[in-house]
Amino acid sequence: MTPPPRQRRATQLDIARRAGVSQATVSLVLSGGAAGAQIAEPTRQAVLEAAAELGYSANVAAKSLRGGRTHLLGLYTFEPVFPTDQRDFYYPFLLGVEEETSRQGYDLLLFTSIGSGAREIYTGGVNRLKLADGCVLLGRNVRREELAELVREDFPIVFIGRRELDGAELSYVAADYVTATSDMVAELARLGHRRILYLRAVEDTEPTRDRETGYRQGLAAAGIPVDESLIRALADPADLTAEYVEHWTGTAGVTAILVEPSEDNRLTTALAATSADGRVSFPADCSIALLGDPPSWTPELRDWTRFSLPRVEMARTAVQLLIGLLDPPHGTPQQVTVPCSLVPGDSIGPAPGQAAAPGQAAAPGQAPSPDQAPSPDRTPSPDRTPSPDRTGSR
Amino acid sequence: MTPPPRQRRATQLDIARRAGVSQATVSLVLSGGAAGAQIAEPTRQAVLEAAAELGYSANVAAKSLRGGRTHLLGLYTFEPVFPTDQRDFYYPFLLGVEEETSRQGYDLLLFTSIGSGAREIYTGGVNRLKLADGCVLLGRNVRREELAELVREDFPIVFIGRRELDGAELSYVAADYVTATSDMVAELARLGHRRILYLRAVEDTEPTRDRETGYRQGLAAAGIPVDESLIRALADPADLTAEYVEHWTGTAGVTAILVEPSEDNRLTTALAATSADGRVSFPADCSIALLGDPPSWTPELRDWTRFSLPRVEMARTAVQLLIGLLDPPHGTPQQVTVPCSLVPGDSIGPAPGQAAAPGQAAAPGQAPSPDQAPSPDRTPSPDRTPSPDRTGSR
DNA sequence: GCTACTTACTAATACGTATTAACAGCCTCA
DNA sequence: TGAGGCTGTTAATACGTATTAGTAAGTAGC
Repeated sequence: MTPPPRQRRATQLDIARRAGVSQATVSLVLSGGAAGAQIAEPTRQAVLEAAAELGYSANVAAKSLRGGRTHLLGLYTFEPVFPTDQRDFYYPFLLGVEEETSRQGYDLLLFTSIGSGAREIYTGGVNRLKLADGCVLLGRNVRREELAELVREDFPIVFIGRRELDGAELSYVAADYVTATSDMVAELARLGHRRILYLRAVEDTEPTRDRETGYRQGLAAAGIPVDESLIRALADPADLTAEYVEHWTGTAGVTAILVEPSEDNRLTTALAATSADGRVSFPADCSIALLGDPPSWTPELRDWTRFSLPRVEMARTAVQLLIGLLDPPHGTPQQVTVPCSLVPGDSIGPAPGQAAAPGQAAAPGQAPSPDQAPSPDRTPSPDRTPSPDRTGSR
Repeated sequence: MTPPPRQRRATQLDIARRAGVSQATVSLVLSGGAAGAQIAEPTRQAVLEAAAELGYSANVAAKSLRGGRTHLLGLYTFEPVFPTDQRDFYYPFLLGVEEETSRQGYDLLLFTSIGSGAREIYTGGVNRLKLADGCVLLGRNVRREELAELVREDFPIVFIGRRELDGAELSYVAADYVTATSDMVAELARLGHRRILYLRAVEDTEPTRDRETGYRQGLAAAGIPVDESLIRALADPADLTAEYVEHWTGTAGVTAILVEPSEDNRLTTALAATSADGRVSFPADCSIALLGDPPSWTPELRDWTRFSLPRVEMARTAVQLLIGLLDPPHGTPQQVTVPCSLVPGDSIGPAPGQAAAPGQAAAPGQAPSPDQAPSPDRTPSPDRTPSPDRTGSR
């Protein structure tokens, strides 16, 4: 019944022969936009019919080579996406990208870094990404040279997260770590905290720098001078032991800690352990807030005060940005910043020694000054809904 | 220092001009395997030098076009992959497919079903999947006509899960539900159970049929006649209430239940509720075992006795199978069956009124009959850890 | 009955690569 | 010295598509 199985894929030429027209006509019918309109209806039908019968589907490679659109969007992550201890970190991004990609009528091409640390985008002198019309990039350990090369090559890319490049401008959609951190500091200041320890990541990446900026801004806004000794790099979150906390609360008069979460679950594990052994209690002994989302692939044992990135929405926005970059042949780079949402949690409270014990605490005569409460008009929504009003921007 | 940014990518022709040779020579030097050996050393050096100076990187599209392969593998799921209540169900498959795809030097193309229920692979007479070299398919609510059409078209596909088609042979990698269920029955029989209730899914899919086959085989092996009234379809897992269990243990003398898990978390929720209200206690009042993995995206409240599919490994195997299908132009279909692993858990025990068999009460995991233990040599990792030893290869 | 214009199509080409066949120059051997 | 072989390079071609410049037939205008 069925004809002997074809070995070769049907091409436009095959269709052309069957429909008795030329290959060009087939191309015009199948993918001709404006010019395709001037094809007579019977011809068009004949072509479509032949295409259906042959099970035609366009060859991406040829399309791409010719300069046409492949209708593929890439997603490249600089780290392997799938290690289990980071799955919940990357998953929302994947989700958002996938959703928006499909909504826009594109298919998603998944490039995964092997994590070798070597050049992987340009492997063997080949730009793997090129099959896609454009690409969303993601990840912490960025290889800047490759990134710069992509930009230089004028290949449309959007980064999720703020990444600055020397001499090249990169499109990105980033979370507003500066404001979020600043707001967090303001909140702590409102609660009477004056000595706030900031534990930052060791690597000097943009997100870390932004948080530090926010920290300084927040202090400045609250009229608190910056004590540089309270800005510390924390190599391993596991070091955040009870002894560690006690050292700072005791010797240095620290009453609150801001800590940058790691992408694995080490930080929350360490915090859980620290508060579990009973020596330090949050927020009774010390307030603590996380400057971002813990990975939370393990059920949260408690509701840490923190702020949260609208990851799904960021990913969606990135795709929209990317699409925008495609249309006018390589539009200008765009940078979008989206606000984080503050998750109140239960790990911060008033600074100890507010009313009593004047001798112990560092700042004896501090003024709670509720009139100074910063930005009372834009109190972040209590729940984690990531500013739904900005969804349709574009 | 760096030359003004190029707009166009350097091609082999550019290199050829600069090195004073032909494009063919460049190709031979840069990517010629066997034939590349016959290039004189000075020429080779000149070419390499020119290539380096121009920052050459090959064009994937052109390469693919020439080679006839796109080096893309597709992954299509008949349900939307990303609804959160099924994420943990699909995630391991995605993980395995992605891993193996990348290891094989392919990139992964993600097709997502919108879940419209309509024909989605062949949209507008065009086969979306065809832009990949081959495709791994997945999902419960299969649209058989489309599947059959793919096979008829001779497009290389591999299904994860056993799917039988009328008049067409499909490659798949499936879990051995028959043996796993049979083994579970054997284990219960060993514990003295004689009346085992089997709660199957309503839809008559292959996995369900296989479990039923295993159930019958297990009973037969244990010399227990099949009581057809003990095979029941369970429409909604939420119906598995304490009353329900009591009815069967009371009236029908049932001492153990085998139940097919749903893909959402309804079953485990129902079980948790049933055992929480204290009227029924597993395994004291009744043994119960799950014929597969609960989705477990919510932390497991208890360790149900069950068997578990090696999902990551199945996915990897599927990709390997698919690659095999590509090489000799469309090899013959292959079916692979992989064993499930038994998770002892704590929800089965000796039948009531039974002088507990050799092993004490609830230690079924030790498999007293090691000769019957399924696949003792390749015991899959007990839980979600995806065989960490295989990570670093390549 | 000539041009001018529209309609519906096609020939030709370019995209960047890998490969095959061909070729020129040189050496070897009879 | 001429046939044959080896070496190093290149011309030519194919892969499948999108697009530009045409062309042939028909219609309209005068």
